[in-house]
Formats: sequence, C-alpha cells, structure tokens
Amino acid sequence: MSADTARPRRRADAERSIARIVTAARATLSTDPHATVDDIVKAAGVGRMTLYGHFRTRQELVEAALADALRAGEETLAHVDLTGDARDALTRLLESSWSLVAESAALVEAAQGVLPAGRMRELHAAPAERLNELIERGRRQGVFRTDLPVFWLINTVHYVLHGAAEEIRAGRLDSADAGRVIVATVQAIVAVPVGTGGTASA
Amino acid sequence: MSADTARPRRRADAERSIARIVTAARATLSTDPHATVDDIVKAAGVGRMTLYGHFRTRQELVEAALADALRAGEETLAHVDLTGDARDALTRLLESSWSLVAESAALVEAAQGVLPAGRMRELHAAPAERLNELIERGRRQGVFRTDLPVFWLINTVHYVLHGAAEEIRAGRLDSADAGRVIVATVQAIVAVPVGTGGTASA
DNA sequence: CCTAACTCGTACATTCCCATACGAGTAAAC
DNA sequence: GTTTACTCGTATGGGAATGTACGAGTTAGG
Repeated sequence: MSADTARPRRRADAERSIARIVTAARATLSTDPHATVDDIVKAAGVGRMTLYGHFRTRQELVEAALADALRAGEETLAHVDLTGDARDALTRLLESSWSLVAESAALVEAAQGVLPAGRMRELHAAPAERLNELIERGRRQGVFRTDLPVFWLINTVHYVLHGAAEEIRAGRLDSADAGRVIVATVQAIVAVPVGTGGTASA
Repeated sequence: MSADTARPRRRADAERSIARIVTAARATLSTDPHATVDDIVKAAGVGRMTLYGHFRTRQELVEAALADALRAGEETLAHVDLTGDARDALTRLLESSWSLVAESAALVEAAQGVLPAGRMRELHAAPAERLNELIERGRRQGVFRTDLPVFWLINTVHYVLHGAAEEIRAGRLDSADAGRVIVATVQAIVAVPVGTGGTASA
C-alpha cells in the first residue's frame, strides 16, 4: 500500500524533496483550495520540474497531500481511548478530531473537486470505520439511537465538523468554544430521542 | 429593489429571453455547479450574445439564478404555518424546505465559489431570518436549547440539509426517507438536552 | 410601417493553468 | 571518484473558459 514497496529504490535526496512538496501542498491547499501548482512549488521552495518529476499530475499531488493529512490524523486518533461508555468515548474522539478536520477542511474541498467520489471514500475509510464501530457499540449499549441509519449518523457528523470549520474560518465561532459546541451538537444527534418530538399529532 | 424599477424600459422580447436564460441557468447549475456559460446558452436555446447582452459577466448570471431560486423558495415557504408549538412548526418548515434545498444545492455551491460571502448572506437573509425567529420562539417556549448560540443552530441546520442533498445525490439516502431522517436529526439538534451527556466526569 | 431594440453566429482576443522540452549543474551512493 | 539519479530555470505547447467584435437578420411597438 505504502509508496516504499512499489518503488525499486529512491535517493535520500528525492525523499526529502517529496516530503517538502507534500508538506507545502498540505499547507497551501489548506489555505486556498484553488491553489495552483506554481503556488505549491513556490511554497515548497523547489523547482517546478522537481515536482513534476515525482507527481505526474496535479491530481496525484492533491491525493498525496490528502493521504498525508489523513495519515497524520490517524496517528493522533489511534491513541484515543474508545473504551467504556460510548458517549464518553465519542466526546474524547470528537475533542481530538475537530481541530484536525478544521485544519484540513479546505484540503478536503480541493480533493473533492479533483478526485472521484469512490477514491475519497477509500481514503476516509479508516476514520469512518472508527466512528462506525463506536456508533454500533453505543447502539448495543442502548445509549445511541437506532431509528436512523448508521451511515447517516456518520456522514452527518462529518458535515457538522466541516460546518464548524467553516464557522471558525468565517470568524463566527471561536476556537475556544468549538469543542464544547461540536460535542454538544453531535451528542444530541446520536443520542436516543426522548419523546416522539413535539406534540406530534396532537 | 426589484429589477423593474431600475431599468427605464424593456421590450417584452427581452423579458422572455431573460426568463429563459435564468431558468436554464438554474436547471443547469443545479445539475453541474461547474457548468460553463456555453452550457447554459445551449440549455436556454439562445444566442451567446443575447446572454451577454443581459448579464455582463458569469458572476452576474449565477447571482441572478440563485436569487431566482431563493425567490421561488420564498413563495413556497411563506405559506407554511409557523404558529403553535415551535417543534411542530419546525417539522412543517423542514418538510417544506428540504426538497427545495436538495434541488438547488449544486447551485448554491456554484454561487459560493463566485460570489463573496457577504453577498451570499444577504441573499439567504430571508430564510435565515425565518428560521431565526422560529428558534428564538422555541427557546422562549422552553422547548429548544439555549446552551448553544442561535447562529450555530441555524447554520448547522443548513449544513445538515445540504448534507442530506449530497446523500440523496450519491444514492445513499432515499428521497422517501429523507424527510423523516432530516426532521429527526434537526429536532434532536435543537431540542433541550436531557442529561449533561453521558456519564460525564464519572 | 418604420425605427429602435433585440437576437444570433461565428470567430477571435485574452487569460489561466496544466504539463512538457531541453540542457546544464549538483549531490548522492557504491 | 565516477556514475547516475536528482534538481532547476525558463520557455513553450495546448486546452479550456470568459468576454468581445462585427454585421446581418428579426421582432416589438408607437
């Protein structure tokens, strides 16, 4: 799966260039999803031909940047304790996740415009699966709702997280409040509903 | 405010062309947010110069298309009964809103990439204000939560609606289920939370 | 009917951005 | 220390999309 196995060999020099390019791509695309290849080249402080020597197309570069961001996120999220009450576990997961999502929201947007939907799903498989298992467990524990499909809950959490990123970027939501607001919102979404909602057919 | 007052006069011919163009722009951009001017011209069955005779730039055209979609939406939503229990009113509003949002989701996306954020807010002022008043009323009734800022609740509803549109477009969510799922989700978001959430600091 | 507004087709200028060609320098790796 | 992979600058091709030029035809409207 990793790029190491496929390539026969690579000089340490090249390795460093690739790292610089991917890092610059992540940073640049996370600021401006419409960033051009030249922008990334300049940010990386590297020659244009060097970039195209390692990434044949812009699409490949965007994919590499997104994959790198997700891999970094995985390293952080792998340390989150997901045992015990599923609600508490979800809170911990969200508190570790939201800032990651906020940082890479623009990058994800850039990737969505370039990569096919199926590839995007593949790349997000790991975090999606983690949340999936947590929600299923919470359902078995009886603390999460079962009247809505799991995929909907998972994706809605994503939409809320990306929405929060947008709110922060627009200056409407303070980063200090974001964690609390996000946790409260998502917990409400997945919790078992109390009544049937309102006076219903009163 | 309306375009009639500004223009000194316009031939009935032109009026019809503009209507055809705006309608075609709405339909085309709602299918593909990246639709080109030529695509819209072809869909409208009108000459390219005719379009540029009425809309000086593509941005103007997108704005007109979005404004038209929102105006049509307003006509529908104005008839929704928002009296009585705020929860029931919200359900009625959502059931009338979600399909409108789903239809124009791509159009909104197209506009977001072209129009400044402030202009987008202005155009969405009417539906946002309607939801704002409803939420504030529900708070006074004690049926909606007060621990989260109103703007957050409003915008989160938008994000959920757009997310639902995306799920439908991707074929994961059935249109027949959409209403129920959306209502259940949004009601959960705005409802007064029961416990403090989970075992908390147990 | 006759004037002015409107329409249309096609070609074109402009602008952006992706991707490539080329040749010369530089640093890694055995 | 020599080979080979890698790097770099610049110039250039190629495609796509926006907006304009021009001239002729057509329709509304008084």
